[in-house]
Amino acid sequence: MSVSLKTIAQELGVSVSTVSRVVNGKDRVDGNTRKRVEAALKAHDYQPNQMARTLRGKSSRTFGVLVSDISNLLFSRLIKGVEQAAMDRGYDVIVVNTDGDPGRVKRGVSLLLAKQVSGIIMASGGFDQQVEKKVREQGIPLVFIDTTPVRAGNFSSVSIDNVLAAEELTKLLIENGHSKIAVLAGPQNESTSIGRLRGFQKALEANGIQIPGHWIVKGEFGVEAGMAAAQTLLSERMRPTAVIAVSNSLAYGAMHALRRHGYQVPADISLASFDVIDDSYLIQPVFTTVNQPVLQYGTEAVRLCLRQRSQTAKAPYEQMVLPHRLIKGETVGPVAEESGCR
Amino acid sequence: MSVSLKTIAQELGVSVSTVSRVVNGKDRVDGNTRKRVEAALKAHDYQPNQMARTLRGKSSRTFGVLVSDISNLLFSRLIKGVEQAAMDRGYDVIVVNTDGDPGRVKRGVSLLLAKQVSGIIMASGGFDQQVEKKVREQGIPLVFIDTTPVRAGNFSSVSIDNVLAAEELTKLLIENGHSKIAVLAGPQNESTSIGRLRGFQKALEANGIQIPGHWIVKGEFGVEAGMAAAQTLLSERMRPTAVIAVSNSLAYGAMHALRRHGYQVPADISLASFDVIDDSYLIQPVFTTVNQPVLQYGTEAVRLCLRQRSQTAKAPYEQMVLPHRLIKGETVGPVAEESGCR
DNA sequence: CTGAAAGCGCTTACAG
DNA sequence: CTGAAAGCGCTTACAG
Repeated sequence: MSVSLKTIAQELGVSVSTVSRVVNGKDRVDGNTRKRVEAALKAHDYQPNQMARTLRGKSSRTFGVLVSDISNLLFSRLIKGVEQAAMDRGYDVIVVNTDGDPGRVKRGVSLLLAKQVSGIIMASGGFDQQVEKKVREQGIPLVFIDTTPVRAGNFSSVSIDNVLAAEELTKLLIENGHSKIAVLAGPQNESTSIGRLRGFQKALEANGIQIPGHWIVKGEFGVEAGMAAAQTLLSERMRPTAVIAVSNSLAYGAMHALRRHGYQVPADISLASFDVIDDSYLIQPVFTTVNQPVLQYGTEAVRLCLRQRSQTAKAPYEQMVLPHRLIKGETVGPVAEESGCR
Repeated sequence: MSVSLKTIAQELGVSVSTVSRVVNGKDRVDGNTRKRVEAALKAHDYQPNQMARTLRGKSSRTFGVLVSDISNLLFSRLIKGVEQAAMDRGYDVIVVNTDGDPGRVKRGVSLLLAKQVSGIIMASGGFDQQVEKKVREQGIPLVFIDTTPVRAGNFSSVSIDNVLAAEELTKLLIENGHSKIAVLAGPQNESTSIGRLRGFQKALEANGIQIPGHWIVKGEFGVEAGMAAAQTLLSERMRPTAVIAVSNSLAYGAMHALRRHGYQVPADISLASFDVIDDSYLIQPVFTTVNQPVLQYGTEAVRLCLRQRSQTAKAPYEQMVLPHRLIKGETVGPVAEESGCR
């Protein structure tokens, strides 16, 4: 298919080594020879065979990113952040979508290891012991962004301060007079949802607020779960006046359930959320939400991967915490008089 | 890092060839030997080195997909379709985001060629002569999905019948009494926007409708372009009563401009669109739009790549056309009395 | 400065 | 059925 060093070497009557040397530009080569080789290289549009190179032990200069859901704006933005950071340093990136399924995570990681990536950036659930072992064995840097599975061993990570963010969000509700607050807390095996729930609880405690245990609804992250949870909460005798959803899809689901039951947000009930991003700017009301600095995540994740790689001694795992942003939006308001509606 | 055939061969006192044979399972190996090797393979969790394999000329069993904008739901869904189809056949997929920029397309294609992918699936603009040449030289199958650049030579493609879809959408407007229809036609170097504009024009002709030339607004695909175009149209003395946007972002942009100017959709003006997908189901009103069968695109694209690869003679390029879906939505209504607003 | 040689991990005719 | 050998395309000590 493509021309090899050999072709060019033969054509010029020099050795493969010499051609290789000018390609790599490190070793010294006679000025004149270099000129001739360079010309031939260009004439053939020579591209080194990456397979061969990597086989010889060179870096593939590629990062792999795993995301749980490529069609969730949170993750697609995140990917863009990683891409940009990687590109700035001359690296490529391979994206793998996992649906948060451990089987697909495992397969995705195998793919990336097989492609000998320089680092793995993980923004997906479903990372289990088995996968961890594989990554460790290969000695490939891995950094978690956004969320880290609780059971994972020592790895670098980039995230926001989820506890603090949730505290702020909860305080916002409390300041608006709410004390009957429920939380759609998501799965309790991920740093994000765990931290967010903890922050929620801290804020309640700090304000001496007690809520019924079942107002803390643990479960999945998705839209369905959000709908179901909201539905259940609404069917109780005593209803919350505000709900916090720890993911964007939980928030969407909750919003639907609320609307279907005839509740106005925030007139009848307030809804605070995490990670809602609206590219169309057409969703109304605008969600009150905490946003993560996803573009910056990319930069830091790449940096951490690279550093880990260069370090010879014990891997310098680092938990990097970046500032979040609280978007006030329009879905949080003062407590309704006495929710009269249906 | 990882165990190699050699390690296992030495451990068992057999030759590398034998181990390789049982790994590949094609050649015949003595039953007993096979058992022992298999056990060792499993014990070490042996993974063949893909670099070495591919270097020896085997398929990488990987597809590459290029999309113009990974955070546009149209494309992220499309990626999911490809992933699923690929996985079903035991292939992996590498995703590359291009922003429709020729430089990034070129770089992305180089990456994929370097990784020796089994096929390239292209759902992005920015595919130029130079890139085409490279792909051709490598003899790697490439199929366009969604859109094809007009200047591209002979390649397979998967798409909807854009002309027909646009005709239907336009007819829907005409049936609603509209004859003053403008179109945000997008860039005129892509099969989608070209076909959609043509369909629009055919429908007008068929109904003896004439519109001012500047109501056909050519340009970019993005939100900004949509806003700008709508803005201009609204500032004229004679205003259209309906607008067709040939992309989702053009439609979003147009919707914003309309709202900002105080127009109600569809009460004051109708808006028909392409490729609007709303994951949150929270955008209101629900857009009237034509949708592509993106999941099916994946299946077909993979099939076409594979077929092209297996074919020995002239590449059997194939233009595959799949049925679209017209979603009636709520953004198209009867012509307003005489748009009294502002 | 330059070439011959070894070797990365694998596959696959070629001989036994 | 099995092993020794060649070779995919490259890089890199090792000698000159």
